[in-house]
Amino acid sequence: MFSKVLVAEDYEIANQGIIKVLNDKIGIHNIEEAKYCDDAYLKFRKAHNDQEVFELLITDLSFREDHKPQTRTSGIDLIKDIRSIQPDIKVIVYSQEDRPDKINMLFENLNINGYVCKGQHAIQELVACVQGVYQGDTVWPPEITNNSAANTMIHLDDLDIILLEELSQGFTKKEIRIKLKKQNISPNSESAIDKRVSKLFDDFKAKNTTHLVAIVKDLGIL
Amino acid sequence: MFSKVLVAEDYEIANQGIIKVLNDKIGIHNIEEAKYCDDAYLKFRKAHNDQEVFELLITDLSFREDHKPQTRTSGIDLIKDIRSIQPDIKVIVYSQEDRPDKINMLFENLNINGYVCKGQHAIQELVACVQGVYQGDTVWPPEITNNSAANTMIHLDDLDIILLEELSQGFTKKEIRIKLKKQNISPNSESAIDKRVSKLFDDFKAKNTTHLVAIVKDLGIL
DNA sequence: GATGTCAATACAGATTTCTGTAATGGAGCC
DNA sequence: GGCTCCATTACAGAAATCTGTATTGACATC
Repeated sequence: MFSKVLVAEDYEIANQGIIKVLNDKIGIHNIEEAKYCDDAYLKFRKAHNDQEVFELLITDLSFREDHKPQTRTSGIDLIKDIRSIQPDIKVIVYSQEDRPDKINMLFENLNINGYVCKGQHAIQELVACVQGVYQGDTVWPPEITNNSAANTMIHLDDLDIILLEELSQGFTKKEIRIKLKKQNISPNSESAIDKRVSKLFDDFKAKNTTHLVAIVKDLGIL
Repeated sequence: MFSKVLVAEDYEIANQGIIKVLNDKIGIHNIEEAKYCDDAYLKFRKAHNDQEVFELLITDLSFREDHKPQTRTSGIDLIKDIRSIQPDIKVIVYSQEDRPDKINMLFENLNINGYVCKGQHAIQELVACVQGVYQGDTVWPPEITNNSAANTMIHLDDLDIILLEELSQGFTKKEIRIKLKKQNISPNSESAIDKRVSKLFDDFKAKNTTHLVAIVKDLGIL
């Protein structure tokens, strides 16, 4: 089993809970905790320099801002920075996030080894995840593998995101057209924008622009 | 100090963390935990019937739905039901929620005794909160008392919320007017609705309906 | 009773949205 | 070349939005 683990989680109580589980259920005792991404990174660097490397990083994604200004503000930054120094470190993300597209992204772009969703069965899932990752597996959360939503996802390209962003900021199609022209983004006629947005209406089953923006906000796409 | 405490929190790991803190930092050992509101209520009823009442309830607000159907779906329901039987039980809410208006509501409408925001300093805050509540104080989270946002808040009445909700679901003003008439909600002319929404535009500095919905979604009002 | 205030309502016009149809032009294939 | 397919663009009309002004009635104050 892993002998040295780093836990990055800003919620103190969740932090304590993770440590308790690793202790009681898996028998890992050499655990360091960090409440800030930068702290986690420093502890990692120190261990790396001392040739006593961490074998596993368990990290949250979102870290609240407070008085201490941080260079890294999210677990994603932390993972990238740590992996750039020690590419073979195992990484488990432990987060509230339950949107399939976001979790997919973590596995595909960051090559994380496991994901545990903060929830009612987090203890069992965390234990299974740590054990699976130790054996070399990639451990997806049950919410995702059971859920067909990941497969039937709607593909949005850059323009779609731009349009959604502009619409949510209250710009009219005419204003958006002018903006796109200025930025030399290719489809920039009002009717082309209309067409795109109409397609988004179909995709998300929205009745109008307002409804569309509400839906994508709820889905967390914006 | 409190001798018997009930903890209702669906996130197992947070649950463990709370227990650990109450144990280590305050010396409370008689703690029962529940992952569902209904479970918490049953444990409370049993203790009440056995004349071994809980003196303190620490509860989350939101409980995720899963396969087990629940009659109570939020900590608010739980608090109401428990208080209706044992009005003098002390209640501390421990939640992610950090919006001043929501937290205000808990103190004003539910008369909770303390609030702790899940966060970086939750351990210290929880300890201080439990001790303060034990002494008979009402313990507000530092985020609120320090924050002037609570005072400069925009007041939204029921109609405003209904309108925002309907608009976000893509209904036109005409449809909303008809709905309001059906439900016998008083201001239901299209122009009255227009006026209300225009006021919301001013309040939230929104350019149009789409923008407005995006803003209130971001603020978490919807 | 007279006055002022405020919300609800009615109405109007300019602008924007939404939904069609049709024309254009490039990319790929036979 | 000739062809289809597809995205972009143009245009047009019905519907909805947004912004004003004006009227009414309820309510409180003097």
